[in-house]
Formats: sequence, C-alpha cells, structure tokens
Amino acid sequence: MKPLIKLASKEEDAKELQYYSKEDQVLLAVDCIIFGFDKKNLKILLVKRDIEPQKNRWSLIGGFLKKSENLDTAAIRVLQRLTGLQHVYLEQLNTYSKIDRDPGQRTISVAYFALIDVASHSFDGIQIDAAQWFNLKKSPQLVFDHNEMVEDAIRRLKRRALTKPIGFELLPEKFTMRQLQNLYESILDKKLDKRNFINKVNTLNILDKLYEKDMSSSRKGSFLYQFDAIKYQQKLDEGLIFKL
Amino acid sequence: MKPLIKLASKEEDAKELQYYSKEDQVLLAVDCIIFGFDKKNLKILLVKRDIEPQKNRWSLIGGFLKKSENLDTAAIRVLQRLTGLQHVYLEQLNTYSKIDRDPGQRTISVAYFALIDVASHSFDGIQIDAAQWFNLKKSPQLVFDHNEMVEDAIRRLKRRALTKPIGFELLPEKFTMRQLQNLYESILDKKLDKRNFINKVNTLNILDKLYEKDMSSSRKGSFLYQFDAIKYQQKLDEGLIFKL
DNA sequence: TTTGTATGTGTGTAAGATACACTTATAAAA
DNA sequence: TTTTATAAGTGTATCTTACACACATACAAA
Repeated sequence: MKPLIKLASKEEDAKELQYYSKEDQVLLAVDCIIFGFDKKNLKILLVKRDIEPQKNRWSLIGGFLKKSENLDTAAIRVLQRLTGLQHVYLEQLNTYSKIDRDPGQRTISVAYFALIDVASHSFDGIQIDAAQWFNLKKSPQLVFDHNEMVEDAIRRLKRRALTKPIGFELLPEKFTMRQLQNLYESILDKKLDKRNFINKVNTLNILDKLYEKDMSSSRKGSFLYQFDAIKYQQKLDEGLIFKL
Repeated sequence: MKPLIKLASKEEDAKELQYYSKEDQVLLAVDCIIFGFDKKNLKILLVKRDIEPQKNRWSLIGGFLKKSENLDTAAIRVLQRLTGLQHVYLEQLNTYSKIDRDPGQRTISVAYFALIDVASHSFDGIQIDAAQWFNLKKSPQLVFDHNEMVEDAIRRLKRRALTKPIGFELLPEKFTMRQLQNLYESILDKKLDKRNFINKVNTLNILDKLYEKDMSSSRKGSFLYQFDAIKYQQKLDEGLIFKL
C-alpha cells in the first residue's frame, strides 16, 4: 500500500504565500483570569465592561496584543494596567478561537491565569465601579466565552496545586497552617484532614516555622510560617514532585 | 490604604477601540507536532520547508488560520492536507509569540499535537521528498522555535500518558502487551517491569483480551488485546484517574 | 527430537495514604 | 483571680498502593 501523504501543489503554495502577508490577519486579544485568596475564600477579579458589545456585563480583564510585544508581555501589561501589580505569577492557559466568540469582531483570545495574594497588595476594599473581587463560587455570568476560560483556569489551578507548591503565590509572606489548608481546600474544593495535611506539608520541608504567632484567629494563637524558596529550589533540583 | 486599581481613561479606551479594528492585526499560524509509533519507536513527522525563509530546513507542518475557521479546524485541515488523515487525536498545546520567532514575518503560532498510529494508516514507507518520519531521539534541528514546541509536546505527551490511556491512540486496533509496554517505555523514556506493567494495565480493566495471537514477534506468539472504549468510558464516569 | 526465544505469570516487602480524638495555650468573661 | 470558650497542636495503627524480583511454557525452526 502506498503512503497517503500528499504535498500541496505549487499553486497552493503560491496562494499560501499570498496569505502570508495580509488576507487572514486577525486581532489577538489577551484575557487574564486573576485568582486571589483572602484568608478564607478563593476569589476572582472581574471588571464591568465599559464598551460595546455587551457593555456593562462582567468580564475578565483583557487587551489586545501589540505588534511590539509578545503574549507574556501583553498579559503583564494588561494586568498591571488594572491592578498596578508586577511580579505576579502568570501562566499561559489556552487560546480560544470560536468564530463568533466576540460578536463585534473576529478575535482570537489567549487566556492567561494569574495568582495574587489579595491581602499583601492592599486589595481588601476594592470597590471601584468597574473592578471587583468575586467569591469564585458566587461569580456572575461573564461575556463571550469567558466562563469557559474560567472553568479551564480552575482545572489548571487544581492540577498545579497538586504538583507544585503554587498555593504560596496566593498567600501573604507569613501565613498560618490553617490558612494554607484553607487555601488548598478552596482550590481542591474539598475538606482535608488537619493532621494529615500538616504531616504532608512538613514532609515537603519547604516551610520555615517562625517564632511568631498570629493571634487574630484564636485565643491560643497559631504559629506563622514562611515559604523557603531556597529549600524549595533544592527539592526541585533533586527532582521532587509535590503532591498534596 | 487605598486600592491600587485604576481604570484606563476614556482617552485610552478610545485608542483601544481604534486598535479594535486594524492596527495590531497579526498572522496566526497553526503548527502540528505529529507523533507516531511503529511497534518499537516513537516517531515524529517532519517536512522539508519549501519556501523562504529557511527553505530546505526541517520543520513542523503548519499553515495559517483562515478567517472562516477556528483553530481546531485549521489544525485538522493542515493535518489532513499533509497526511490525508481525519479523526486523529489532536490537542491544542500552547501559543508561541516571540517577536522575531519567524524572521520573515511577525507571526504568532498555535501549536497542536497529534497522535497517529503509523502502522494502521499505511505510513510505513513514507519517502516523499518533503515529508519524513524521524525517530524522536534522532530528529534534526528544526526551523524557528519548532524545537521548543516539540519539547513542550513531549512533556505534554508524558503527562497525558500518565493520566489518560492516551497511548492507545498510537497503536493499531489490535496490539500485544509488549507493544503497549514498548510504547509507554518510549513515551516515558524509561524501562518498565513487565509483570508490574501487565498487572497495572489489567487493574485498569479497559482492555479486552482476544483469543487470537500475533505470531510475528516470537515462536510462542503473544495474545492480542483491544482497547474497550465502553469500559473506559465507565471508568471515566466513575471518576477514575489513570496512572501507569 | 532438540533448541532457542519471547511470552506469561504471583508474591512478599516497603512506602505512602488515610482515618481518627484528646490535650493545650490563651483571651475574654465572670 | 478563676472559669470558660475556642481553635491550635500533636501521633499511631491500619489499609492501600508501588515495587522488586525469577522461572516455566508454548511454539517454530533447525
């Protein structure tokens, strides 16, 4: 039997070269799914859209890729314009291209997801007209295919949480074991056993216990911990995979 | 302390609306990493580029997104044009956007990876000037950032192989345990213990053992197995995760 | 009939995952 | 000063899963 592979003819190549310049150019958008955590709940940052189409509906923050930048840079720019934040955990998620995903315009969108520690960045009381933190479980319907993006991002976040100590991106520099556990319970959306959780985390040996207590949560107070980037890097170098 | 979030001014919005139409349009390419397996080795299908820049160097197969299709459709089209194959496992990988990744033209590329059973599709003797199967370990340097794409694809393939019985996409309908093990050894790039492998696969309970032997590999002959999609679907519904 | 070759098969051991309940430190209230 | 209420902190036994490991068998070819 003969191979099935055929090459495009010379004519087709020529046509393709033509495309190579103008015909099928498209707008590339970047949309950011921004996750935050505020001691108890996993949150997502949304904005009220102030342009048509779908003006005044809730949306992810986004922007268009400029010819002078790559996608990562565009995502950082978009994020900073809205939040003022730099040095945030940011990861490319997926690219969305349904033909009529944006009814106003043929747009392809590359989604990024970001992790932010709400508390240490003075976001507590965000109440600007257009931007607002939503409890992940109580967030509104979004424009276009943004709901799909968020679902995909949650899946990715769960996976990351199980294989990398990514949760630490979402916590303040110093945190209690309970906060860490709350975070993981939010991400994984299930209850964990306190003792087993602590045992596992301690086995990882990537935290420093501080001689300092947080008294806000109980009368006894609870010890604060800090993520130790150096120990973590050593673990990574040893080829360790994290599973919580 | 006050929130840091600021919205773009009306002027900026106006500017953005302007972009919304023309200024920053880009060409979107689709590149496919095509993995194949031929009883013993994991392979990748490459083509010799027949246009400038970098004419005559090895490359992934690719094409440009048309305004009338979404990315998945474009990937399917590109794949079919080269291989004649439809109904192939295809999954979006990542989007590559370095500014000068293609020195000829500002292009952003969405990579897809595909899994093909070489044998059942009569690819054995591919020898057309432009398309060729390479042993994954002995494949040549590629144009642009295609090497990076391939590396990312291999990582993704490893992960998929560990969590989904994806390997079956790469095998003919009927296969021996040894072939399946060879495949997983190729993907994971390590030797596996025969007995443990068989035990694990049997535990999954998603294969049907046929009363039919493949006599080509040994004098004793080895039983053929078949992937049972129904059992597999049941497992999935029960929420099972596969780990080999 | 012999020989060579890849197939096929089970168990003991170590490591890891899970289930589970009481004491303690402290602030606030009495 | 004493009592009380609250979340923090801590260890072990059991089950499950992962891994290491070696020999007999069926058959074709010589």
